[in-house]
Amino acid sequence: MKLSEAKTQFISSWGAFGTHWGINRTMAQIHALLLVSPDPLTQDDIMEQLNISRGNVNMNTRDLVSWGLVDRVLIQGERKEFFSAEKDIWKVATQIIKERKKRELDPMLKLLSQLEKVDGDKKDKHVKQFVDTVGGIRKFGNQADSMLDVMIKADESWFLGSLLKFFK
Amino acid sequence: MKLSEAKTQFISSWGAFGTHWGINRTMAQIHALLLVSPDPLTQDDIMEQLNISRGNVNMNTRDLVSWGLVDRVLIQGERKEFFSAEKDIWKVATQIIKERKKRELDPMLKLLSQLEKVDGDKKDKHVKQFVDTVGGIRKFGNQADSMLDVMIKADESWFLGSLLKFFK
DNA sequence: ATATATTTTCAATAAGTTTTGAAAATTCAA
DNA sequence: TTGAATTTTCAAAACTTATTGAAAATATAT
Repeated sequence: MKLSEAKTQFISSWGAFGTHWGINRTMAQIHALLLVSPDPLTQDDIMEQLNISRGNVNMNTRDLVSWGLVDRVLIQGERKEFFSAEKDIWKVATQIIKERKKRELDPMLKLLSQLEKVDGDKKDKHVKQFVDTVGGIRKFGNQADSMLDVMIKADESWFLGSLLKFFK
Repeated sequence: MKLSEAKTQFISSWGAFGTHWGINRTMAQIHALLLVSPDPLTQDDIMEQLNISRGNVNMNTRDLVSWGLVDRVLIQGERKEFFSAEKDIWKVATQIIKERKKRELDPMLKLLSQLEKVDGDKKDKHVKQFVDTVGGIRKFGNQADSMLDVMIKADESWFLGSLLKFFK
């Protein structure tokens, strides 16, 4: 398979993959393009390679920067801005985990602890089922939360090394 | 907070939460409703409690069943079908992991190994960056894959118990 | 200061997804 | 069988989200 073909396939599947993970197709495609580009690219490069409008590139690169996955870089002697993706996949993964934990998991856990305090007689099966379910989800969520914290702080070789030993 | 209010909030936030995870709002809401219902519910119960159409309930319960999160149950003496959700959150989580692994991660890893075999001179920086990136993602993905396999096979108390000890 | 290059914004539009509801199919009791 | 209850299907409508493109804002060189 030729490089250009492989690149196109990678970008398109990464885009489709992203949509299952709450990331929009274009944002994931731009990310994929930058991941396989050895040098930083400009808005125009991205527009051209992915056939999308300037506004679209602008909004999605902005989001990628806010997720901490892409950096704006200045190249000396050039007027235009360039974009470059973090290439270390471990860093990419921990960065995504960190952001999603902050944006989604933490607020959900906070809400669940509120809901657990519902009034009513625990002998009522409706109340009991509600409290049990919400409590169960919260406990599970808290454990996942602690585990993710360790992962975020850890360094790849330590984390995966230990984990693999552990699971052997 | 009254039970009815807490229930409404739980259902609505679980729905919103679901949309970040590639699950549609209504499917997540029906799941939430069934999770906090002590007894199985019919299509009509769900329609009424969530104010949604019969067709919508039908499609989404079908999906929940295909994800292995909800069972159709027959109640003796009743003509209608009833639906009931698995209440053990650990089982819910491993079931979701199992399905998503099968539907998303496994095909992606298969594709990545294909793409790594791209033709061309590794001294070309474009080829090199492509192979390095794709290879890095594949290796990371494979490790995640093994870890998830262990998790799916494990039992909750063993898994979380050992993990907590490990991370202490 | 002025002109030019570049980036950003955002209303309009397009594309994609979910929901409805009524008709068709199925199930089951009598 | 027949017919009432129930479930399923799916085309059309409603809703949601993503994209465009041109105008406005900003930055830079001369």
